[in-house]
Amino acid sequence: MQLLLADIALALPAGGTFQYRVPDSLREKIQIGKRVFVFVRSRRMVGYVVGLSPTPLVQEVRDVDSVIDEEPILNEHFLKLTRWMSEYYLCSWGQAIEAVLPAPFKRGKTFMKSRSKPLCGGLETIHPAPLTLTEEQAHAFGQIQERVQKRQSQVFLLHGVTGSGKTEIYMHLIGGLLKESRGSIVLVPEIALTPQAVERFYSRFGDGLAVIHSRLSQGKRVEEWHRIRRGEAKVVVGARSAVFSPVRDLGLVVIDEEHDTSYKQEETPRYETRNVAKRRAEMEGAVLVLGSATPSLESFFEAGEKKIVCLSLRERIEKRPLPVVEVVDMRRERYREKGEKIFSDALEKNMREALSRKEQVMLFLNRRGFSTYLHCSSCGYVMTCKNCRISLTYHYDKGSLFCHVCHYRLASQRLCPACQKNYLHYFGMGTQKVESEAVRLFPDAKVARMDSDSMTKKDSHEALLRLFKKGEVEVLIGTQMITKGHDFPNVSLIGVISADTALHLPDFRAAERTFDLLTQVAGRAGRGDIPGKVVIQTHVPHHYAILAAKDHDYREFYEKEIVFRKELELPPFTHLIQLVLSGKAEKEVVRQILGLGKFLESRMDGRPFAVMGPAPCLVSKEKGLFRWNLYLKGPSIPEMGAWLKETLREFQKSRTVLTIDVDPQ
DNA sequence: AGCACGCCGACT
DNA sequence: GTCGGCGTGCTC
Repeated sequence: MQLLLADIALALPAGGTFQYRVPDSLREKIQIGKRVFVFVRSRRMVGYVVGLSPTPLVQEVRDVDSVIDEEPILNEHFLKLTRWMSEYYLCSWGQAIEAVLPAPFKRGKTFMKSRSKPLCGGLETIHPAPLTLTEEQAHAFGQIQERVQKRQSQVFLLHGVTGSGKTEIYMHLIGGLLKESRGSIVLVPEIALTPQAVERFYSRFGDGLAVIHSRLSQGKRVEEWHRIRRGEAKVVVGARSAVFSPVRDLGLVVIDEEHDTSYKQEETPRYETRNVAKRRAEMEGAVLVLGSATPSLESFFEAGEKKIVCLSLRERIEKRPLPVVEVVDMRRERYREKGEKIFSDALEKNMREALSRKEQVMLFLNRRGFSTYLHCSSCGYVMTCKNCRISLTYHYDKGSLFCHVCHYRLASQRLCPACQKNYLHYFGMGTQKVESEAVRLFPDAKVARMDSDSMTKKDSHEALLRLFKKGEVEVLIGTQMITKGHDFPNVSLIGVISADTALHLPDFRAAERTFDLLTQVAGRAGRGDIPGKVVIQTHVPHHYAILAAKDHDYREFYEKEIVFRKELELPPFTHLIQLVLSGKAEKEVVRQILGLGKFLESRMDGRPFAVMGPAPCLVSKEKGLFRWNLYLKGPSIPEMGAWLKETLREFQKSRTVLTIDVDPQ
């Protein structure tokens, strides 16, 4: 018999595929897309069959140990998608494959004998009649529906303010697909995947729905994977990784809040969901809908270039007016006491008024803890983490100092560790300080705080939101956590304690982040019958990101921001690849990254790429490792990526680790 | 990733 | 003289 070899993708960090001989006993069973066990050196690993051939390309070929699957777990589409991911994001094919499968599959688990899920114990799921679409909604729906029915892949940007009824359009599209027995995937940011948000889909699609959330056990995850693949669940709602759900006859992928940063995976393969979804939709003849009130600059730019179709929803449902936004210049606020002022007179006054009307208030600050740094007024020392180059944050409830990067904990100090004097002072504010100040100013109000520190228990999150909804909490203080996925009709005032926290970061997306955040937060006010008001406190009241948010005007922001991106040749006009070099010895890291920058420049040979930096990373020391980075900039990723991969093979480094992030966030 | 090999400091 | 630390290199 002729020799048969299998090309096996392994989840090793580097290298292409590996060839293994298929013993005669496995000839019948082996098939592209199935998993196998193979020995790599001395250990047995799960491998993925991605090709079969009669020609050995290496001297020593070992035998495939065994074939795991009865049926392939990767079809042609997924093989193609993962290969593309490995090329685009510069990881191995095996790593890309493992990113698209539920975790137990990587360990060779089968679960193939899984049984059908009993259908909800005879209980009929209520399917409320779909709401009638407004003229605007119907128009958008019609445009998308046309492409869906023709199975013509197309990307749509559905640009509409919070409350403009995007979700109802998604539901109509999904409903239409279900009639033809076709499937859909709806992606939402992880923190927006709340029971309330999911409930709306459940009540409409019942057992045909699969929800993929982070708290799902691994067994459940596998079970859902099978349900979806067998076609029992045709509608999938989930966070980032749900883009890889094995939905049959996929007609629609929705990425709601497409600008959200949680759509970028921060581990290898560092993919951007939008990019992956677009590829998948293209391959499967599906439509991709990107929904957002504040689209990413990339998406809105592509819409302008007519690469994607932009559909705008200008009205809010029931014509609810957008909240009035007041920007408070904190530079003009007098410092009544020493230290930073937290509540401006305007915010305090608005809070008193709202509370006296028995309305509720939400206060937002994107920083946990009480004080964000401890400073010695005698010698100037600032308490920093011993593993990371960031200041320690004082947490009032725990009486300790914490590093928000590595979670290092240190007892609160009285004496300065540098000069031993009793001059340590607490500066900077986090949600805990806002809470204590709110309690001091409004002793009769029921105040609660919601951030990852106060929400350690499993359901405390939901419990607190229920209390808030019932009105048993009047002032809710929180981080990003409070900004998504909930409707609180009795909230009439939103206070942004500081709009500046993200604005001054050395990151070219700082303005975009700030605008998104403010718009998001402002969208929480006035969801009921009472008009909403938003108070934004800032030290830069004339910044365009803040003014545009005040006006609820995405275009105003976009027009300003896009000019700046063009001048500096930043995305969406170019594409970036970030290279981070880390190591224990700072000198070595600096020496090598400087060398790397020069090396890359010397190898360009007229290619339209450029090196930006090197510079220390935002957190220049993390978990004991010093970190420096540089950016490669160019007109398109595939060419630049291929060149980089090739060029790096000749770059010598020692005692350092290089990580590559394509299209970094 | 993980596991084996190799080259420099504290031990019987 | 060895034991073992980590740093480097390779896996069909």
